[in-house]
Amino acid sequence: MDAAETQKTADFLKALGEFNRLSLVYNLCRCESSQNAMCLCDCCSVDASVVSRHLKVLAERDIVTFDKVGREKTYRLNRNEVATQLRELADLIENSDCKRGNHDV
Amino acid sequence: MDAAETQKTADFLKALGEFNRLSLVYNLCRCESSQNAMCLCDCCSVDASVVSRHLKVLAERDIVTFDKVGREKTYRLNRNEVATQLRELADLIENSDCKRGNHDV
DNA sequence: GATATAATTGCATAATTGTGCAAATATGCA
DNA sequence: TGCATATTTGCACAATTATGCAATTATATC
Repeated sequence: MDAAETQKTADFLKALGEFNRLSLVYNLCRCESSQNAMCLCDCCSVDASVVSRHLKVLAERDIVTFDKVGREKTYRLNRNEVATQLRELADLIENSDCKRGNHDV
Repeated sequence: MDAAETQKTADFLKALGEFNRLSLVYNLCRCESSQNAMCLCDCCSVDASVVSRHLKVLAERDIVTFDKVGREKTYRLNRNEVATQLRELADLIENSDCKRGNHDV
């Protein structure tokens, strides 16, 4: 496992692994259409600037994407990409190379 | 989504989302048999006490389990449980309740 | 242009977290 | 009992991170 890749996966998981950020993700999860940041503020009781920063972190890890519409930014969850990344990790953990080899199980 | 459950999921992801801890997980991933902590030290260039603490965090989140054999603790990855948790999250993100409803996709 | 709203940024700060070292604990073995 | 090894814990410290507030930027509308 390459160190850079390990770091990248760790960063992805860390981005999801914070309460308010995960709340934002769940919130976007429930919405079919894009949501602007101010609307997303309602789901966590923190300052708008905090939400802005959390969304930036999520966007940096490609967990969310946004469109700029006028003065608003509307965010949407990258459902497939996030789900795929999580499943790839699950597969790696469940069926690692060593396990496929014939060891003593 | 319940706040306590959100926190629990965030804690799980946070436990995995740190470079040295994820390295430990990958290391255990490659090994079919249990590994003692000292052996695991080799995979990350940090003090044994640090590895001990990281393994404790992973154990608290049920990511790893250990057996005490003499003065050694041997750790193994909870492959199925971790993979299942990751897949459940992936499913939630990909197919949330709202999406199943008939919105304007 | 003036004003209002959306979002970001700078700054300070509190809280958390990762780390190493030394000491302590636990266990095995001579 | 004495010594060696495995692991944990106390402590201090550095680094990171989350946060709020105030100021700034960007854009829409009057």
